Amino acid sequence: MSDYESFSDLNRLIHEPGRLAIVAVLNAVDQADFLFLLNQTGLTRGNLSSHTAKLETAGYITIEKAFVEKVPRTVYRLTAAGRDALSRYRTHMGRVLETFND
Amino acid sequence: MSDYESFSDLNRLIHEPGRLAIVAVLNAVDQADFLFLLNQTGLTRGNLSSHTAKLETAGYITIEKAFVEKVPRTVYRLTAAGRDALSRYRTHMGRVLETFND
DNA sequence: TATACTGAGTTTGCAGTGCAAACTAATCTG
DNA sequence: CAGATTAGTTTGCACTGCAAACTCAGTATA
Repeated sequence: MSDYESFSDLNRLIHEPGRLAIVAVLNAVDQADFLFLLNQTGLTRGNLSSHTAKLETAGYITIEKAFVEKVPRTVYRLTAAGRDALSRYRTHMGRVLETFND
Repeated sequence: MSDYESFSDLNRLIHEPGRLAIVAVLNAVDQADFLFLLNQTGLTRGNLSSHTAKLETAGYITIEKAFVEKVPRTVYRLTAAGRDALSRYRTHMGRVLETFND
């Protein structure tokens, strides 16, 4: 298998820029609410909602809905699996970038 | 703008793993025929065909159809614009990866 | 109390996309 | 000539990202 074939094995769930931003934020802060993610990623509410839903389905993040003094507050957290997937993606993509260093 | 917002600006034409493999191969060899690209990228003929068509439309590669001793031989080459786009992508993606180095 | 307004998400509709499978067209082989 | 091979292209479909529309609870206003 040539080096280039491995490009296709990139984890597409993480590869999508919107979701990559979400998991990167969560990786940095370990916990965030909707508004914080919204500000950090620059996504629209709709996209943030559907991307986080997809990441939850994949088991990469947890979504915890709670009410703090009657105000809804949803907390997003990276799971171990998510952290792991991100780490592997970083390694994989790092190798990809190296294959075309000039 | 947070660092994470810039994730969304990744050039999606290049970002797609199949096309990334194609331009990476062309960047390395400067010229290739269909079969060579097929072997190097591991894509199916159909996907290779449609991805190269898209890259040509974007002006990133040229597709030159020629007959060599009655055998069709299509030569693919990266354009200056393509090389440039790849280079910018590498820089951009490199920065992205750095934002989550542990 | 009725009305309007936020805030916090979710759902929907659509246009675009990647993929594999089916197809095309030319040449070669027996 | 029938069938196989080579070199791609086209097609059909299922999925996906996006923005816009919607939901629903709480709050302010009159």
